Amino acid sequence: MDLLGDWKRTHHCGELRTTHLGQEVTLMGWVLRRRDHGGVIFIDLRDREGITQVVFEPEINPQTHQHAHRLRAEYCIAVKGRVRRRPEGMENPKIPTGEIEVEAYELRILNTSKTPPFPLDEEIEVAEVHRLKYRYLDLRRPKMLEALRFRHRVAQAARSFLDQKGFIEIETPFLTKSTPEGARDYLVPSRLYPGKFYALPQSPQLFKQILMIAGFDRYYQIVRCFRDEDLRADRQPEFTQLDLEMSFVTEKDVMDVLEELVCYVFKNTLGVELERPFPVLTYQEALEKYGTDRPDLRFGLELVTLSEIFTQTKFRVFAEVLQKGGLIKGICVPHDFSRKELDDLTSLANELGAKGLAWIKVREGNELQSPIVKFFSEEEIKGLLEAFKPEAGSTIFFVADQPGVVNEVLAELRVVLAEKIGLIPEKEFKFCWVVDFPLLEWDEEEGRYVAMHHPFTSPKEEDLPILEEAPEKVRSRAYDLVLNGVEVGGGSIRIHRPDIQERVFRLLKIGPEEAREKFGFLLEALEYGAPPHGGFAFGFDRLVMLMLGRRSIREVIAFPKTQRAQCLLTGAPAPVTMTQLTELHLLPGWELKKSEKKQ
RNA sequence: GGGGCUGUAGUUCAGCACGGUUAGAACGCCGGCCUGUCACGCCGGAGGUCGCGGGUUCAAGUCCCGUCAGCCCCGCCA
Repeated sequence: MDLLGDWKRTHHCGELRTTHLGQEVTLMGWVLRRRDHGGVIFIDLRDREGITQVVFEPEINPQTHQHAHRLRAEYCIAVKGRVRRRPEGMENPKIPTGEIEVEAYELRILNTSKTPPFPLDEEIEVAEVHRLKYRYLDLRRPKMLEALRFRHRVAQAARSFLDQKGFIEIETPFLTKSTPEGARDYLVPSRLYPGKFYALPQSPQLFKQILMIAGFDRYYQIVRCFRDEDLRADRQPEFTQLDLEMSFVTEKDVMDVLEELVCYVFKNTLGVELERPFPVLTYQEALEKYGTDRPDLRFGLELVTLSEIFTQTKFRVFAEVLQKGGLIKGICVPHDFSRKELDDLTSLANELGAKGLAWIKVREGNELQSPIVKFFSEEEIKGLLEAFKPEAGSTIFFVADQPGVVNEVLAELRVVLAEKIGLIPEKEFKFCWVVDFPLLEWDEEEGRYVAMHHPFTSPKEEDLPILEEAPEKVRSRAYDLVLNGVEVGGGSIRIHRPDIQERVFRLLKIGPEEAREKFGFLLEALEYGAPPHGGFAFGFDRLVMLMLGRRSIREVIAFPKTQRAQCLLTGAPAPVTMTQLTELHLLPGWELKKSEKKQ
């Protein structure tokens, strides 16, 4: 190995063009590939900016040429040489530097490398275990470099936009207080206070509200959040939120700023112009038309409620469902499915909780083909055709059950069917807002109402009078932002009056004592002229993932955890020493030592 | 907590339904040759606890049970 000495890098590996011909340059980087012909040796030298072909010839410098024979993949090297045009017909159009090469007269091997455990230069899918264990190698791959660089650009664009709009970036604590409600907290034991714990924040929610009370007016932060829950392709125990809050605003003000932000970011990173304004659906409409509160608007296939058509039906399955307060909904798909496909779809519906999946094929001249159509009256058939206006060759699917089941099954089916028949356009970004969420949700397990968004979400002003009488009917001032069927963020106008906050706590069965203990600081702060305020939080990783069309959030995070929440690179979580545990009062030794000291 | 898929050479995979020679391929690696390649080429070579444990069997990579790990999903994630 050689020392770097006084060499200075003059150019990156993606930089040199024919305009540099004849210049002496010094490049530093990693050996991507070597092509050793015995005589002439070619090295593809890689750094984060690109690839440059370096040539070693015995005629240029025999010693250097000899040295170059030792080069292997991922050796870290420095090369001094001259830029020259490649011989006629030897240009490589696949790389931007393909017209030139560097004839090397000096080589310094800065570090050798073991043979990489997996290939870095190919598009081969490598098992994620290996990629995560050797993340430093994985991150050398163009895909990962691209993702993290893009992520940086999204963050920069957001920062620049929010700065222009008068938002101030303020950091909030990671060591904070555990909150009831919501996700499981990650806890940090306190050394100075035996038996007491900090919690890592699930979000900076309360701090940003306090900042509004403090008069900062507009705050934002790109901030890590922690939730000790099970993982998914789009969920990590620590993830990043683009978090913001504004004072003296209504829903519309927040939503406007966010639309502008999203459009600005898309334009300045992907170069995509999004249509404004984003469509706004109420929670009720979303459930009605799409069966879910996060509809994918890249395609149609809207659900249609058919209960009305079948109020008098002789078809027992439908009649019984309606009698029990159930619902009949259908979806019409412009595709003729095979018997096997219909069977598969039926078993999918069963897995999702439906008792069955009825279907009707629509033939030329509105002739219907189905095992159940014989049970339908003329009127009912007419009603169906009117509801769907199906083209010939379409298939109509029905689910009849309790509303929750019907919506869940058809929502899933809608997406599966759209995928199946290729209705989902690639590289399209369809945003929408979902508003007017219920404030509360009944929690069967706990036997009480829980906040659908969070306990600080303001009820709609016009629903305040029924807060106590009909809590389930109260709507909140919350809004979710949905992209292509994925919730990318949400927010709300917050409660800024202590009296209303106390009423909501009461509904959530958070007693005055508990409220004071857990959120006393907020309740007290609300008593000092808290302004009306509201805000929003983006799932930043998720947004970047969707923008890049990646399948997992781990593809846009430098050092992600596995599904079992382990870090394969560092080996976290890991055991700690008895001393550490004792110091943190997690082992009884502390008490012993203390009494020993006294003696 | 539950369901599913996967686990064979450094890597990506085949072999497993229907148990039976010495477990294969490609890439990578090592050695040799090679002065215009760019996924360089040619010749030769090394490399395996078939995730782990148990069982069935004359015989298990292959069948059965358990277990571990990775991934996907449900529950959970205000």
